[in-house]
Amino acid sequence: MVKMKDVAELAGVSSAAVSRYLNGGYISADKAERIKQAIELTGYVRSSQARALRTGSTKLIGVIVPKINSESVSRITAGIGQVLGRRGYQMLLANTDNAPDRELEYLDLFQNHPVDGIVLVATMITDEHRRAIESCRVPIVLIGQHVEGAACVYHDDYEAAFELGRALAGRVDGKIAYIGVTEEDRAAGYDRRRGFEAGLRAAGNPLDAALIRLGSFTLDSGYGAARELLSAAPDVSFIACATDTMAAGALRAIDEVRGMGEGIHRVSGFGDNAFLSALTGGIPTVHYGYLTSGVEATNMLLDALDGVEGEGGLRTLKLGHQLMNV
Amino acid sequence: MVKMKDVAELAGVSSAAVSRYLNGGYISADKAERIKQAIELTGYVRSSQARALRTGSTKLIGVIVPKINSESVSRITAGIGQVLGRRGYQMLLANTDNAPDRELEYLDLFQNHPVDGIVLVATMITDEHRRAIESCRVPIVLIGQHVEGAACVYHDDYEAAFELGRALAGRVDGKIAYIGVTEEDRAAGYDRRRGFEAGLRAAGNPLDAALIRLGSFTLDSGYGAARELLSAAPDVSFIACATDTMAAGALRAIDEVRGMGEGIHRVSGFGDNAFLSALTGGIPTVHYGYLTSGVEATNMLLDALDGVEGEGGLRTLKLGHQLMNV
DNA sequence: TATTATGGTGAAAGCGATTTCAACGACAGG
DNA sequence: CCTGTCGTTGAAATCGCTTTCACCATAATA
Repeated sequence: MVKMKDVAELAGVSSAAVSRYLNGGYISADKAERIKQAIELTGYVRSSQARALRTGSTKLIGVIVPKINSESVSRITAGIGQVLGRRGYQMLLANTDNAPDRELEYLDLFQNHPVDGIVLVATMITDEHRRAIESCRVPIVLIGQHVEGAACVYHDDYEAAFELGRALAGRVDGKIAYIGVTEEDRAAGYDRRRGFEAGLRAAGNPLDAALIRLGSFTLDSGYGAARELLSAAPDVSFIACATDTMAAGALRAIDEVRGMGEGIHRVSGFGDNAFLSALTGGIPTVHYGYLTSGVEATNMLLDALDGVEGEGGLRTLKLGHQLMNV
Repeated sequence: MVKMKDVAELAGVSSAAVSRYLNGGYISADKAERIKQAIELTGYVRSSQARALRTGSTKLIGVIVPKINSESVSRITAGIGQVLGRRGYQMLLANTDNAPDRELEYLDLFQNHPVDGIVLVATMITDEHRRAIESCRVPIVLIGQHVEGAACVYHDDYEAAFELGRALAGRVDGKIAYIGVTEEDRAAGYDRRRGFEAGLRAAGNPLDAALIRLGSFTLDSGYGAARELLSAAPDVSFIACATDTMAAGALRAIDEVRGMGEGIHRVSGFGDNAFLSALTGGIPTVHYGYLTSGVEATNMLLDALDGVEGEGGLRTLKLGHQLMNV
C-alpha cells in the first residue's frame, strides 16, 4: 500500500506538503504539480483510518431505523443517502427491527464508534431515549417524532389526521371504526388517533370508542383487527387505519367478508403507499414527503457538523402534508 | 475521553496488559480483575479508529444496493443486517439509484475506504464490473446474479420462470403477453424472459414475440407497457411481468381498460410482494427467499473474513424458489 | 537601511490502539 | 547448581496521517 511518505519522496517534498496539497493549505504551484503527478503515478489514496484517528472525524453518519423493509422508511433512507452522498459522507445503517431498546443500544454503539452524527428515525420516545439523546456526544437529528429540546424533522400527524377525519365524516354514511397503533408511538399512535377523533367530532360525527382497535404496523395485524371489528360490529361501514399497510390488511378483510372490491371505498390510511394507490385506484390517505424529511434532516445535521453557522443549526422543522383521494 | 493509558495507570499495569486483557492474551487473574474494575470505573471504550489504523480492520461491511425502496432489496438488507449485527460488524450502505456506474464508483470508494468486505446486490454486470470485482482488494459477494469466478448467492431465475411459464400455459386460455426488463440485467431480464418463453413452449403455447414489451422495474412502467399492449393487441388475455411491481402497474391498466377487479386473474409477476398478495388475493408469482439470500451471502463473506476455513470459503450458492398461486 | 508582513516549507509531535521483543521469576529436570 | 521451559510482563515501535511550530526567503513598509 503506497502511503503519503512515498508520494512525498517521489515528488521531492515533505509529507506535510502532500497533506497540505490534499487539504488545501499553502503550497506553491510547481510543488503542487509535482505532487499531483506523483499521486497519479503511484495511484495513492489516503487512508481514511489514519485520517480518522488524527482528525477525530470519520465522515460517517449513523442512521437508525425501526424497520428497513417498509416503504416509508426506505423512502426516508433514500433521501438521507442522497444528501450524504452529495456531501461526501457515508451511511452506517442500523436496523432495530422495531425494538426500541435496540435503538438505545445503537445510540450507544454509535457514540463510541466511528460516527460524526446520527439520524434517528424514531418510533417510541421513552425517558430513556430522551436521556440518551440529551447526553449524545455527537449531533443527532430525529425524524418522525417531535421531541422537545431535540433537533427533529417531523410531520404534523395530529393536524393531518384531523383534516382527514373531518373530510371523511362528511363523505361516509354509517359507522366509522379506527385501527390504530400503540400510543407509545406518539406520532403514529397518539397524534393520529387524537387528531382523527377530533376531526370527526368537529364534523359532528364522533368516533365510538368501542370501535377502536389496535394493530402493530403490519398488514396482518390490520387484517386481524378488521376481521374482528367486522364480526363484533357488523354495521361498521368504514375503517380508518393509522397506516396504509394496515389499511391494506383491512381491505382484504372487508373483501373477504363482503365480497371482492367492496373494501376499496371503505378504508383509509396514512402514508400514500404507491402499491396501494395503484391497486385500489386510491383510498383516502395522507401523503407525507418522506424523502424530503430524510433530505432535510440530513442537511440539518451536516450543516451543524460542517459548521455552517447561518440561520440554521440544529432545530425543529415541521413538514407539510397532503390529503389524498378525499 | 478516557483512553487505554488511563485505565492502565488506574489498574497499575501497562497499556499492553490492558490490550491483552481486551483481546484475550496472556494475563494473570488478579491483573485481569484489576483491569476489569478500572474499565468499569472509568467507563472506558476503546477507540475503533485507533484500532482500525493499527489492525487494518474496521469491522465494516460495504453493502451496495440498486435501490433502497424496493421490497426485495429491503428484505435482502434486512437479512444482511441480521447477520452483521450478530457477528459484530456494521453495515455501510450505498444506494446507487439504479445507476450501474455508481456501483463501480462505490466499489472503488469502498476499497480505499474503510470496509473489510463488500456485498453487492447486483443488477447489470458489465465487463467493467467483472474487472472491478476481480481486482477488488477485499472479499466480495454478489447477490442476485450468477457471475463466473465470483462468489455469489442467487436464485435460478431461468428455472423459476420456466416452471411459471409451463404452469401458466395450461391455465390460461388466449394470448399471453410479457413485460420484461432490460436484458443487461441477466437474471431479471434475460433469464426470466428466456425461461418463461421456454416454459410456454414446452407446454405447447409459445410466446408471440410481438407481445413482448420492456419495462423499467417501476410500477408506472408496468402500467404504461400494459396500456400500450392492451390497445395494440386487444385480444391479449394474460400479461406476465418480470417483477411484481410492474405486475401491479399492469393490474391497474387492465382494471382501467376492462373494469375493476378484472386484472387480478390476468397478470403474473416475480417476487411475491406482500402488498400485492394481500390486495389481490394472490396473483401467480415466484417466491424467492430474499432475506435468506442476504443471510447466506453475509455469512459466506464473514466466514471468509474471519478465516473460517471449513468446507466453505467464497463460493457460489443457488437458492431455491417457490411458485405461488398457480 | 531596518523592520514587518507574507507565502511557503519540513521536522517532529501526536492521535490511541496493537504487537513484537527482551526479560523476568519460578519451578522442574538433569 | 545449572539449564530450559512456562506463564507473564512492560517498553517501545508502529500504523498513516494532520498540524503546530519555527524558520526562511522575499516583498512591502517605515
